[in-house]
Amino acid sequence: MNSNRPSSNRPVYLKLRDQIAAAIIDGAYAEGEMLPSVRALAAEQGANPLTVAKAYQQFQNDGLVEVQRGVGMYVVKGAAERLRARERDAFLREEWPEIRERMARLGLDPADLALST
Amino acid sequence: MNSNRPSSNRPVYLKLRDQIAAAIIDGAYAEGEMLPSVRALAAEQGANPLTVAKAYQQFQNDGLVEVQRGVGMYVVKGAAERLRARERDAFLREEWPEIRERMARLGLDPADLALST
DNA sequence: ATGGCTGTATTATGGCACTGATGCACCTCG
DNA sequence: CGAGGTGCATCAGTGCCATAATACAGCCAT
Repeated sequence: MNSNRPSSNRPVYLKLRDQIAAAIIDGAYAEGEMLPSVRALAAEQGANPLTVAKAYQQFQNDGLVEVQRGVGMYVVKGAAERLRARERDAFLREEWPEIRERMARLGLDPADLALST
Repeated sequence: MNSNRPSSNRPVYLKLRDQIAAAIIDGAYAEGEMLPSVRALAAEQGANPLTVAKAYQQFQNDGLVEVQRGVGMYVVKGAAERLRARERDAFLREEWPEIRERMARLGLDPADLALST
């Protein structure tokens, strides 16, 4: 059983969104650089261009990405740090408490698992 | 943004399932005792009986709960420990790696957060 | 200017998960 | 036996997700 939160059966556009966010934070998509085009990323990921566009959408709304019509989308300066701060805050506020409680119930201690690669 | 994994917009039957599992592990639903009836729990939680039934379903399949038609559902002996072991294993195998990677990316260390209630 | 690349809007469609209303089969107790 | 409690099956409705086929608007190098 356990249909908990496997990243497997999440909507495609959310998986892409996470993946893109990670790339921005890690600098794989560096600031000032152009993001992969909607069509390119779609082809690479075997997804629909519209689905990719939907994933990109949220970054535009947050001003982390700038659109130059007819050219492409660029990572805004300072986007990586802003994104990381934002995600970290959200994680601590919305996800971590539940995870912590869950682990406590299962008899697990985060400190013990911190080292295990 | 951040439509990550807030327990808020999870399907009702999954939230119920988690809640029931927690009750069994914690002993709130003790072994040998009868679970709340589908209708009773539905009324209490403001959900549909069928949704509750769907939540119960998975526990039957796993043999953690025994059904007596026309009577009710009972927690099988040893269910709590079996359930905890099963969930703990699944958590470590499927969820923790992703959580750990995610925290690393956000600059968080599980050990630091272990103490904060 | 033209071809080729960008993002975007439109519309339609299929699939699937979630939720819900109703009724039936079963058991227990008085 | 009848009333009221069980779980469960069937059917239907709804909304989100993903895909598809076009078409359009903008930029740029040749």
